[in-house]
Amino acid sequence: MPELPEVETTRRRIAPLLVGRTIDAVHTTAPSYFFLTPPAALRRALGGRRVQRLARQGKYLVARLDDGSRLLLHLGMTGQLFSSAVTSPRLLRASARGSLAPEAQSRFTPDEHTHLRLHFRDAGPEVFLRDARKFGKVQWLAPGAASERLDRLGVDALEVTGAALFAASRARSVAVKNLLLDQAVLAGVGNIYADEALFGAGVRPTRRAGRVTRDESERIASALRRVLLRSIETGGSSISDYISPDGADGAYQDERRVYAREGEPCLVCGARVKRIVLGQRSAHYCPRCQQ
DNA sequence: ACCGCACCCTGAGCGC
DNA sequence: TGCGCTCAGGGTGCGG
Repeated sequence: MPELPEVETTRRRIAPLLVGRTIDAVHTTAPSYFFLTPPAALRRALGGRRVQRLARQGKYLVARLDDGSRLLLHLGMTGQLFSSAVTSPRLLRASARGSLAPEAQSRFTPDEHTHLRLHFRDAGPEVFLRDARKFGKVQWLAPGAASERLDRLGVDALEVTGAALFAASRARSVAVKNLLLDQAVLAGVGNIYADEALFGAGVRPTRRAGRVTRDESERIASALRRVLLRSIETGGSSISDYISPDGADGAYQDERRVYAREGEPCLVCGARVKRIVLGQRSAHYCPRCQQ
């Protein structure tokens, strides 16, 4: 579940392996909805191109190529973007973890879930994009081409202000948490950080967005920035399938206050953290701190 | 315009 | 041991 901090961590760590290098061969899996640009076209477009820079917009990574075209990557739920030189037990199935000595967990061998393999002219480490559940996306944008996906994104969550949040929430009847998850409103927030930010702000996730006050909007915006920046500092949350490009685990999962802590005591007041389902997704909150 | 929901997918974890 | 079931959820697109 890579969200903004995990995508940003990925960007920072994979950038040195992409920027300045010239793509040589490109290997892909078979055409599927994972490829918004068909693999054959992707291979043609990327071959021989030099990566100029790697940016992030919301949860998208955007690689700028030397012909002015762009490569969009989205990690979805289980996307993993990493170097072929990395070693991490997270690249193994859970059933295989632990049974191998560390030295045996040497190299990751591309499997059927490794949808994109970038080989470079300098013959250094390759870059792999793996995504078991294929909720991620790959798209190539021709020079000057607009991207509906990027254009749809709201303000990057790191830039959000209370005033903007307040304005966006007026006349909205959805739960405030669902508003935070709406990428057209705020780009980059996912389930973990929405829950954590609402806890930090003391606002219950079920509150109708339109009833959130100006003051609460300020608190949510500042809690969001705090939580996201802190998570980036710690290298993101390493839970589920997330792996950073160099294999190092993040540590933010140890700082969670409510996410995936159902039934455990609130770290502030001791009340049991509640889990409910909101918009098909689980939401966690402290019933006492978030009235 | 807005909202709720189904859907895409596979692996982990559970009960039996 | 293994089977079948449920759950996880980012984003899109549909019907109401």
